[in-house]
Amino acid sequence: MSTTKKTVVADYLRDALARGAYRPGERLPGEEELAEELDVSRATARLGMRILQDEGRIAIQVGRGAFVANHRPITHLAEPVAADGDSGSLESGYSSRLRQAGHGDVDERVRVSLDTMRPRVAKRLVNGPEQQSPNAGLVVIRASEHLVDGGLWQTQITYFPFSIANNTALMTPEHLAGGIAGTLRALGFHEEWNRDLVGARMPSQEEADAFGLGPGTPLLVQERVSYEGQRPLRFTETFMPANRHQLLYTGGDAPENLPVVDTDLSIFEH
Amino acid sequence: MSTTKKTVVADYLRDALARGAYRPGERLPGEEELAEELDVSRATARLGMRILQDEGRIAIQVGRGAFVANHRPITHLAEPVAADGDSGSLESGYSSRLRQAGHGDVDERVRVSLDTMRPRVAKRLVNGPEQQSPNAGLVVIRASEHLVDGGLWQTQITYFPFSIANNTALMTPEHLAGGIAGTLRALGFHEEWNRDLVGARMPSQEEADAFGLGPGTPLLVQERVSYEGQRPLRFTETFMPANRHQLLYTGGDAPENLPVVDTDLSIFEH
DNA sequence: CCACTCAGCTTGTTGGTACAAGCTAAGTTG
DNA sequence: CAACTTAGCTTGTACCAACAAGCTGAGTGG
Repeated sequence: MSTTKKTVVADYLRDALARGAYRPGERLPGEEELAEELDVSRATARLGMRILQDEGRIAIQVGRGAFVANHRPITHLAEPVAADGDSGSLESGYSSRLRQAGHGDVDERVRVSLDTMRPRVAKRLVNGPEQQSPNAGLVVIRASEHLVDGGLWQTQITYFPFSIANNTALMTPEHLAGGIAGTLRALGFHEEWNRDLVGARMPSQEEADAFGLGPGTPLLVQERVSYEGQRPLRFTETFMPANRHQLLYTGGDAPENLPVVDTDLSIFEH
Repeated sequence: MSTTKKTVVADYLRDALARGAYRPGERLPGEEELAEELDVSRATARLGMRILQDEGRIAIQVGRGAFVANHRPITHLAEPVAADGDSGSLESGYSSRLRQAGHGDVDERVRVSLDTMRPRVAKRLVNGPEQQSPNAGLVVIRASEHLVDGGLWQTQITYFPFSIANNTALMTPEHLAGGIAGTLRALGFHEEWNRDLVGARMPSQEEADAFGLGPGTPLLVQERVSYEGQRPLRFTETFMPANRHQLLYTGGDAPENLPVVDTDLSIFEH
């Protein structure tokens, strides 16, 4: 049997939330209050609340209390690189959708560095047998952090083979007009196709701190490698808190007069 | 400062893992042992281990101990519905890749039911203004559970408009030869294009129990709606433990002689 | 009236104790 | 030899107590 006291607490809260007893953003009863209400110790009430936190249903803040979690993920259009628009890997209409969702103050911080390929990068950027040029093992690393309302929103790290990015605008630590895709095109490279690997995992302590995440919020990870023919042009990894981001892929031949995407769709609906 | 004792424990373990002091699958020191080693109470050692568990780095089993987590996600080729193959939404080469990864004994359990649309299903299957046929609000629900080595591996729920699935093979609770895609084609429907929504969230208690997940393992969620022109044919939601699944999308015009996908790629590499 | 301090709330951390529950392997019994 | 029991390990639950740390708003002082 698993009807322990902490699960009683958890069920009590889950029920209350399902009934809509508290509105999104509203404060829930505290540990002490809950403990007295259900006749358990504070430690047990705490464990029960932790379950709800792990499920991502509530957000607990030190000194303030527990609040009903409010998941309103922004939907990213994950268009293929070959698309007409000047979209980066996730950029199309990005800030406009953010603003639409009630956010403002979108900022970007870019750092550029040069380093030797780590194995996992080489696995994605090196094509077949090792190329034997002197700089074959070098990559230009372009790390950008997107800040929204002053908080870290998503991070993106793009790796370019040295032979592609050396002495180009890709090495300037500033926002690129037209994005990475547009800059590559201007340099004469054609991103013809791409492969995206999408998964999720829990954030490390560092990542959780950087994004300001409590336990119970996974990280959505998108890896994109774009190619010209067989040649990899770049490898981009994007890290997004899963409670604020979801990806939209379109496959097959969509009709011309495609209805506007209902950005209200969310995997968090019940 | 956040160098609490429990984070000392967590850092100690994280370092040991990063150094490779323990091999994947190997047992770590227990709570008691760790507590004595680092001169903390068992409660504190426990909290420290919990952090590593939340990060998905270790898996703790009652009565046995803590073990180095072994994330070897299966990569699903998320092909568009229009692809030639007889793939379902995630099915192409599925069981062969599973077998390749050292698993066997793949099984499927199907349940079929008929119900009125809940709002979130209607949002995806109803196109524009409400259709006024008597059975407009009905959906055929086809829920399938994939079992691997006796354990629940992924679950899939597909919703068909009643007008499409009524009195067809789609209502039989058996494995469909050719998958859902093939069956729809045989019925004269053409899945021309699709939209996939991909996100992640923490599992509910029920889901965690069903999948056998401890805390620290998110759920990867894929929602796919396929269309013939403007008409939605089906809505499929797939739930996968994120430590065992990742999705691969290909965009743009890939060359003919596409090199075999390196199924070794994983977002969990460091 | 603005800025600051601080009391009093909240959650976080740490220690302790005791017992329950799950697992394994050694030993016992038929 | 096979099946069962059980001792001894592990993690899980539950309680208590005390103090730390973060937040808020009331009150004070300039």
